[in-house]
Amino acid sequence: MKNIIQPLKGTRDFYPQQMAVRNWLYGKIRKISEAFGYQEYDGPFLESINLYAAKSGEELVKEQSYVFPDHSGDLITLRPELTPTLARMVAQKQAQLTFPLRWWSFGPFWRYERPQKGRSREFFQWNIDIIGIDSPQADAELITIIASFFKEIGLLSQHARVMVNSRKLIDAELAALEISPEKRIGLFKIIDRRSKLSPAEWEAYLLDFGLSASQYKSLISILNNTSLWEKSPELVTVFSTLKAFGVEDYVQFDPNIVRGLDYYTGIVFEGQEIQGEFRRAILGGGRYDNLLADVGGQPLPATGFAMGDMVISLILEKYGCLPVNIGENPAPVFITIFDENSRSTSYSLAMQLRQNGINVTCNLETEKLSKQLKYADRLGARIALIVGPDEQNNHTVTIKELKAGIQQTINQSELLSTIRSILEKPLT
RNA sequence: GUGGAUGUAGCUCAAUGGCAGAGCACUUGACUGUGGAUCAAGGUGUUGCGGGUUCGACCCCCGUCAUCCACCCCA
Repeated sequence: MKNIIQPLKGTRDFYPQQMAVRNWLYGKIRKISEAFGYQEYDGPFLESINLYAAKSGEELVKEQSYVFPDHSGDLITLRPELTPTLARMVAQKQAQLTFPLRWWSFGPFWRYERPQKGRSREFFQWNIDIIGIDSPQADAELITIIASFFKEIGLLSQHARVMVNSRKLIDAELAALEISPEKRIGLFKIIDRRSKLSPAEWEAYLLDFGLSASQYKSLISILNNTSLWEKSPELVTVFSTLKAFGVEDYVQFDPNIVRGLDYYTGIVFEGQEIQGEFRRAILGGGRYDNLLADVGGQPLPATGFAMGDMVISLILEKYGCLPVNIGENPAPVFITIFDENSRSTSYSLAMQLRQNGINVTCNLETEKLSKQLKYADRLGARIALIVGPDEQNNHTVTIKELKAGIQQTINQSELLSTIRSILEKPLT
């Protein structure tokens, strides 16, 4: 045991049970994405470091990306996020694509940071974007997707919601307080941290940052004004669209949401657990209208969001939304090997069933029957088949229903139909 | 990068300076053609690693590694 090489910090082993959860989540993501007409895509996991330079958050690239030289000395980056890749892919084929385009993806990402609850160094992320349309209805569509996703996986609006804001709106409000443009960028980050600090700490932070007492007071009233959105025509459109889609229960205006990444330009939003100990955002996104031009394409408006697999899994676990009985043996039928005489009969029965679409686990050794049945039971098989000397002589097979605790012996020619009818019965 | 907690059997944990234990799990048998239940018998171990203090260390001290939690940042 002590000689086993440790897995890398911040990575996860997906044992069958965890793999099943991951695939379940992937399936839900696919279902919702496709329900809104989005196409799946993916990019390389390795990218040139240049792709990320100055486009994402400074720290995300400089401190938190895995960067290493390849054999030619080029600096390679394990992708820390997908949006720059998406921007490049779109820019490369801009003339051939049909806009607005709706694309989604689910895959692995890497960020070098200290692992903690809901955060690891290797994680999976759902990315979904709509590119080539600047109307707020596009942002509203994405928020509707989030609400639909929450509903689909069993989260109610009292569990999780989407907080929505507009960077443009807040920027204009800050400008009205005569705060300089450079300072406003710094202020976004401080606003983003408000919920993590006590009011007194936060006030000290802001005064230290250089706000006057009156500017601080005005800022507080801006950030506490729950009807501030009425001043933003975009937000007005977003909320009326969300109402039309019937998902307004899941959405809330929150002027404190500004998001950390530098490329967001307008509407921003964040999925949050409502009653909770999870202060971490479930997902985050917003409009990034300049990114396409920044990577060398024609200017194209875009909006989208990303959701990591870890926080959502924690929340699903908390609310008991994770499916039960997944990750079990995919084969409902287990066939025992009684002795050497009947071995080939057992094998050929197994193959017959498989060729007819029934999954079968085959015992490979002639162990004691009790041992084989115990093994079948542990694998979670529903049916065990026995071909002993009696069955061998009479061309029959014994079908034991493990969960029901009953068994019958039938002619081998009736095996397929009998198994099928047993599997059709619901488990009690 | 900063701060805090933890590390004992396969798992969950006890043992506060005096012979390392319990439950679960596991193996075998009761049951030579029948799993789950019950009963009986059985291995569970470099107490993360290295050093120190002590007659004696799982326990105290120093170092180190790992894990978890929080901060930073963010999905």
